[in-house]
Amino acid sequence: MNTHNTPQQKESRDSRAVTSIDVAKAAGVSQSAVSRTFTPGTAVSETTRLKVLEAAKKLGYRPNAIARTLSTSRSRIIGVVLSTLDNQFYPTAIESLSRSLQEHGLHVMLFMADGRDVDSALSQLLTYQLDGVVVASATLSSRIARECKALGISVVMFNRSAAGTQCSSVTSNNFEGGKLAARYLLDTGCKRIAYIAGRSDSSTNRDREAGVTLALAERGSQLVGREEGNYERRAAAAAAQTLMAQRIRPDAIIVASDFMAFAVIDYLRQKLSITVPEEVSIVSFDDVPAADWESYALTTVAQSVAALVNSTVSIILEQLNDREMVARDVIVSSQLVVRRTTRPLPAGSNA
Amino acid sequence: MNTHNTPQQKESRDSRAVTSIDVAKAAGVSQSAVSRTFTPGTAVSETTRLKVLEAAKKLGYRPNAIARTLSTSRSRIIGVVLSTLDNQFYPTAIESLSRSLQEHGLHVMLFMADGRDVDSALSQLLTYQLDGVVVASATLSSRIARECKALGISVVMFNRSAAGTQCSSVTSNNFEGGKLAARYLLDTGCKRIAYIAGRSDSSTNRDREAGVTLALAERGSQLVGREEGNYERRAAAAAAQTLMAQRIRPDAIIVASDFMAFAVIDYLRQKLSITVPEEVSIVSFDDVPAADWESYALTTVAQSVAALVNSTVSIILEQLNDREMVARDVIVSSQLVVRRTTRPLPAGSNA
DNA sequence: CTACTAATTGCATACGTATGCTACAGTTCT
DNA sequence: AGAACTGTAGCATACGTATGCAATTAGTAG
Repeated sequence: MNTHNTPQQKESRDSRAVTSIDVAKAAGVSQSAVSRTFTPGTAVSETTRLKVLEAAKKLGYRPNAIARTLSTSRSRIIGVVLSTLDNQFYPTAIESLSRSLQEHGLHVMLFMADGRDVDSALSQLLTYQLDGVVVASATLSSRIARECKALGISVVMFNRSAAGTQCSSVTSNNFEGGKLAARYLLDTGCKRIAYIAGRSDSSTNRDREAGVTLALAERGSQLVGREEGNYERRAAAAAAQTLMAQRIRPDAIIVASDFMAFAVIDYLRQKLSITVPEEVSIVSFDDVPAADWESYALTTVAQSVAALVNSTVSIILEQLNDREMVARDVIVSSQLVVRRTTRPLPAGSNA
Repeated sequence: MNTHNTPQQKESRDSRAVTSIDVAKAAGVSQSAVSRTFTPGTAVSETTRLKVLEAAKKLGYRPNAIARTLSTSRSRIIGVVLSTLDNQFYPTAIESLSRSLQEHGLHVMLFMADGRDVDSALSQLLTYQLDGVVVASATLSSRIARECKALGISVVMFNRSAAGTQCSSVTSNNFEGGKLAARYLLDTGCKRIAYIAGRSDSSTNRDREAGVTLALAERGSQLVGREEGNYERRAAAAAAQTLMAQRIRPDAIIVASDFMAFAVIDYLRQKLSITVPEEVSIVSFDDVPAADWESYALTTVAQSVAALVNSTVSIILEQLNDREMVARDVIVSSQLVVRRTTRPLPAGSNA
């Protein structure tokens, strides 16, 4: 430690950081005055404020966020727990979330929770005095929720439901989204619809699948096939292969994420020379940027990243002001974006 | 502040965090002993250590990283400055970087530096007592470098050169990469090669372009066209349009990033019905995951994310142990990955 | 069993900021 | 003019941990 500093060090090349005390000295006021100048909503006279600001500028002072955290117990740091950034949905969301939080003076700290070091990741997470945690990873959700709750850290489940936890959650209306997808395929004349699932332990997948199933049932139909895609490219391609080898060959596949849909389309077109949408229609979920790339032009149930992020930030800000705020579940509406992996609606149809 | 806490609060529902003092009390040792138990490389007897660990476990104690930072002046936080995550190269890198740092007990804090709030972002960045900054954003590089340097924060420029700054940098050998791309096109019989550039203020683009130009010159050739793609999809498509409308129509285009190449290919194939690679060959840079997707199967000059990240982490760790370490520039070798946006080499060729 | 060395431990303080409380100066009102 | 306020400033302390130093204990050798 710096106990018993040699006085010389003060003047050495190693420019010690400027502290509020230095500024106070330079401005001829107390350290409290400096602190108050940089703390919105506190009482300082205009005179003092100006003296302080001038001295601060001259010395190049910047408040020390860490010290502030120790004193206030608010770090202004939000932990974001992720498992992978493969699926572009997540980078897009992170970018937006980070930007939005930044505007409120909050910052994102990343925790990758995929590998086997989950325990250490979690324990490291709890070490920083986070003001909130956004969980966007499949694994660990419930455990993180529990431990954070115990420490009074507010948790928002992002793009997954918070069933069984005491946490807030922000999701799209995946159930309705599933219905939209299925109905649109039926409307365009598809008769044999199959489903490629994401991880079956993900609430998002469950809801999407449930919506699909229900909409089909409503029209007296049902899935002609279902395979696990696990939100992975390889598994999705394998699922497509299996489905197309079935006795009853699907004429449409609903895929639980765009990311998997790209793999499915690649597989159908390049390996099986099957045309999309003529022979097989594809609808998926998310509407990631690449869904709009001309090579895919994916018909997909869009999640509004902006809406999801806005809700997430709102919850975080509220929790920041009211630690005891009750958990909230926000459901953002989904919307079908029709592109070119589905056949056109029959003329005169207005479903 | 918590000065003059009411004693009751101690027992209230609001479970105060467990501190090293609580643990010390429970274990019947001093707070120092607790601290030392959790600080590797300090002297504690096995007896004490066990007593402390037991008490800590019982109370659910976790060291407070913030307090530790205040005391040691090391936050174990690495700032990462980004402008956008559109180009998948960056999410891939961030994921890998974050994982790798995490294994060393370091954590990534994100700073988006694209918008107009650049000043506030930078000033917020300097507020946390970062142990290092990784700059992966085009804008601001030099300014960040300067200010961090002044505060003694070590900076690594990621995927960009550090010319003119006193910072370390980690880049691929873009110059050689450019040569590889150009030579391969020449070897496969392309005669009219054009270039779509990234932001012209990016060192990466400059080096790639320089390599291309030089390799062409070496074979007595030169670019038949050059347009700005600005690392953006739209601009890249526009560039492709312009190039293909030229009097001398290119039979190959080198694109400064995969991300732009996807847009170029989409444009050529879907809008102009030009076949790739038959009519126009495409080579780009990065080898992002999507380059391997069958719809594109991009021939590209790969950047080894693993190597870039390893070097970055090494530098950071070194700086952590030796604040005065001299800046270092690491250049990772590039490698051409041949897929299907280029024509085959002529039989018998072994270039 | 004593003298001396090595290994631990605890004390006290520092890290930089925020804030409750008291003191004081300046206003306004009767 | 005196009283009752209002608004600021400064003092002192707390946040939770790390560590230099002195004191104590254990360990070794003679």
